[in-house]
Amino acid sequence: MKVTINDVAKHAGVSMKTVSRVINKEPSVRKKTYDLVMQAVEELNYQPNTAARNLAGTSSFAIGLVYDNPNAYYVIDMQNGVLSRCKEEGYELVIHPCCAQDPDMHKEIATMIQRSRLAGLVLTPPLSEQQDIIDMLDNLGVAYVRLLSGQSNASAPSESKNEEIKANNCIYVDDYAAAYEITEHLIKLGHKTIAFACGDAEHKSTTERLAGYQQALKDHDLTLNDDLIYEGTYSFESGVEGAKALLKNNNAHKITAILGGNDEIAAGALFASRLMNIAIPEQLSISGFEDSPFSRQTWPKLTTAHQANSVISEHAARLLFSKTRGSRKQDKDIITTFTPSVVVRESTGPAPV
Amino acid sequence: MKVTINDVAKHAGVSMKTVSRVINKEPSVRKKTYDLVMQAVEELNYQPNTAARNLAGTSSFAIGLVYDNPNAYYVIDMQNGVLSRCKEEGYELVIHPCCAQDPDMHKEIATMIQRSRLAGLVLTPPLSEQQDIIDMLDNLGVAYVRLLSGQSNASAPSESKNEEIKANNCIYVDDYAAAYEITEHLIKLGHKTIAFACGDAEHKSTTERLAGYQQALKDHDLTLNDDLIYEGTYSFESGVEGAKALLKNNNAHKITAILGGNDEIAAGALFASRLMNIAIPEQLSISGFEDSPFSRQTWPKLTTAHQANSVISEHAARLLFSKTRGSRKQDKDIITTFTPSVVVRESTGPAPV
DNA sequence: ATGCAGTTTGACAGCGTTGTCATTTTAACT
DNA sequence: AGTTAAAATGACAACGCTGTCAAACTGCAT
Repeated sequence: MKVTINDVAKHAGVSMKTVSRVINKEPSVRKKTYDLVMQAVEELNYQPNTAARNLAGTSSFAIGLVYDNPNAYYVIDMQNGVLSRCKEEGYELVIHPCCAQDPDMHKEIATMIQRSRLAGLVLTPPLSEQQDIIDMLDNLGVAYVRLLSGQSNASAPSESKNEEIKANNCIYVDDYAAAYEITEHLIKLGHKTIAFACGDAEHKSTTERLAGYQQALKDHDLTLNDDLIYEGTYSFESGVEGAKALLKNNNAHKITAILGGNDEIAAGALFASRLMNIAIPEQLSISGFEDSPFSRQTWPKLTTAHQANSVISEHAARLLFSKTRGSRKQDKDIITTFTPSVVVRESTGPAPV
Repeated sequence: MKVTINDVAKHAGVSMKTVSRVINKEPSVRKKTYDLVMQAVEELNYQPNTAARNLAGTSSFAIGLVYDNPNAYYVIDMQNGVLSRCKEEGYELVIHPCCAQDPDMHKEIATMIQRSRLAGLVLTPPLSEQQDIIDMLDNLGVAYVRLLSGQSNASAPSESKNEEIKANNCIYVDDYAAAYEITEHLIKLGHKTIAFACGDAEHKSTTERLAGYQQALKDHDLTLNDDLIYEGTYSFESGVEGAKALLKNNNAHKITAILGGNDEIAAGALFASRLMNIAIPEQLSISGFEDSPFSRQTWPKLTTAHQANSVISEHAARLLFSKTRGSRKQDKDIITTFTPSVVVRESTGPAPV
């Protein structure tokens, strides 16, 4: 029932160490020996014991995914992307949802890392932006990859000493460019008064998206107006509130389009519009951000910026693996900057005359 | 930097084994010794090494969660429920999304179990209903808990020999009762022609919900009509198609309410109604099932049956832990049957006259 | 053949815990 | 105090693998 590396070794007539070499794809094993061992592995249906490998080896065969995000779609996509890479590499994934607010956060993460001897960590926003966590990870000497809002050529966001390492452990999502693009889409539809319903102020993505929106307006000679900006959170409820606030006494501004910080906000705005008897997109255009499945399940379907979260997280995992253990093969196909692209659906249309 | 059990032992002036006893909360350790050790643990900030514990111990400190479900909200809730229990028990969670269709499914799961020496498994529908997987787990002798649609007093669904064990490793969600209740809600609103948009036919929940719906109609002397049943899948798209199919040439039936197999289906039906210019709930009532966040983000908000997935999965984990390792304390608070309760929102109203 | 560098293999000692079983201490009785 | 069973503790060998380093091969130039 239980097959050990020793059994395989005997069966193949080699030493345990050689079997170990084969299953770890280490170099300097003769092809003939390799095949011999593999055959024995097959015949005995040998499964390497993860615990033993973790214990004996330098680092473990598990990585962690840390997140603090209420958005189920986002989290699932992140998990699946990382998971698919883990499967490929024969690693396990330890998921760790947590609360960014918690002051003991970095302790909790440290504990997890030490207990499980994690080989590395993938950090998603907003935790990837927290300096205390980054510092802690550097101190521990654990490999990690951060998912960040911005562009890779921007200055490395960490203040730490070993900068050359720092710059290479980030995956960027260019929210700025995407927001610019989606704002431009609205402008081209003739909209002149475009509101923006922000997500959480602490998130870098919020400032990036806002900046992209503002730059687009500027570039098209439209006036910026703080009254058109609603500061909320990345939630449906916030979208409802935001739209209500923005559209109340709309005579003054004549807002004809609302750009939601994400799909949930946009859906909330859609909901609020319904309550106020505003026709979408005839009277008001609304666009989301992220292209979660959610954006296809509203009525009308949301125009949004497609962000391939599972692909992004898969690349984050690739990048992480390229830094850990043997990092045998150099993975040169890693994309480090992603720019969401506009997906036009039914929630945006020409500005009303 | 790295603190072992040996360090703690020396620091506390006891043997390694005693420290081991303390951190495992084993009985027969004097209070005084316990405190002494705990203090040393605190002072040195000792973190037990999971890999070593897994290797040395009988079973590992990790359980698995296996699912094949496209619904992000559902999965996240399941994860969080199980995770919260794991945290409490000091276990790790290995998540394993998979494809129920895959014929090698049970092999894949077996591999995972052997590699990670999992202490147990939580199975969600539809995998919890697959006999080949159950058999495999029985053969392996791994503890597992199944999440099932039905009632606990129903006959144990497995055909295996050791029945006494079998009956005790299931958590039931009484979809039948919930569907009955929600149908009755519609009937009381005066609806006489109520359609049902089913989820995947293979899922037990589908047949259970359908049966509850039918029984409610029967008990209220309404005629059953197969034309009022749309067989689809648990997806938004299916809801759209279902509503379209049901409402096409509705003169014949005069459907005034649609019961969706889950919230996504209901949201799809809502979407389709929009397209057909049908006012909800004035002309048509629609209800969902599950009470995912989704049901609060449609317009109008969905009447649905609240199913506390994270609570359910937490109890599943409890039940699993009561079967594994020391199962020190008997957890008598485990609920094994959950009945979703109706939540009335805005998508249902009095039948039109 | 012979030597030499490079490649491939193997012996063996841990990795940090827990299980087993022996030993000591305690408490509860005569 | 003396006996005995029960409770608390400890010594030590696994657990299944990998890192280290030494040994044995290989091919190639002499």
